[in-house]
Amino acid sequence: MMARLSRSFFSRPAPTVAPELLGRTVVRVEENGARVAGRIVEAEAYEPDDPACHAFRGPTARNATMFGPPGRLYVYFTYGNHWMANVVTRGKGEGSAVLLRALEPIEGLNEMRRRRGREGPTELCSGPGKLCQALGIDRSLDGADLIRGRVIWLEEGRPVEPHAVVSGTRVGVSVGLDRQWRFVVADHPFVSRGRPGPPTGRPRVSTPSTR
DNA sequence: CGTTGGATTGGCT
DNA sequence: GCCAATCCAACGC
Repeated sequence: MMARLSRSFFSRPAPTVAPELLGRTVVRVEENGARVAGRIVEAEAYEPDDPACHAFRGPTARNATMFGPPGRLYVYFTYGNHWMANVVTRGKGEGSAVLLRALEPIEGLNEMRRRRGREGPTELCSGPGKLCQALGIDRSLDGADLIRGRVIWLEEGRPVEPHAVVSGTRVGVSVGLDRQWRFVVADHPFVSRGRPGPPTGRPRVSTPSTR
């Protein structure tokens, strides 16, 4: 089995971790032994000094996991229907995380189809709510240990070269628009439909001179 | 204790 | 492209 990502990998700022998560594998094993997996093709960074971040206003019952140790799964519920899965980054007490926004399904597609009620491979994990449904992620996985746990973890996979990473403004947020912290694999068919942020529009390719 | 709106999705125009 | 669905955390009174 391929090696998992380590604690030290997660113990860095979210905007550093997020692009490096592209190409990595999320593995989910259910109690019945069913195994589903996907390759991360889209992720967004959230930092504690960032008004779009749940941790911005300090710890609450909902975001407690964000303030726990790095390398855990932060799961929350929104819009009355959808679960969102994040990976906690930086250090304990800091409140930094990366939202998983889209996966390319690579294992257990029939299990994903069953839970999603859809057939097309691009309709299974092409959005933060969709991938949680496809992988069976809900509140019970909030706080799951990605380093040692047996229900969900991240493997090294095949990282995406920096030149193939596109960055842009984060989807669905109305603040923090100055931060280009949405990262996607360029020209990848499995990314979310992602509504463009109001003022800025479509993501742009990040060039070395721009950063 | 009531109100507001959200790190979305799917269906309809 | 637009909008309702649907729940609950956060915040104001």
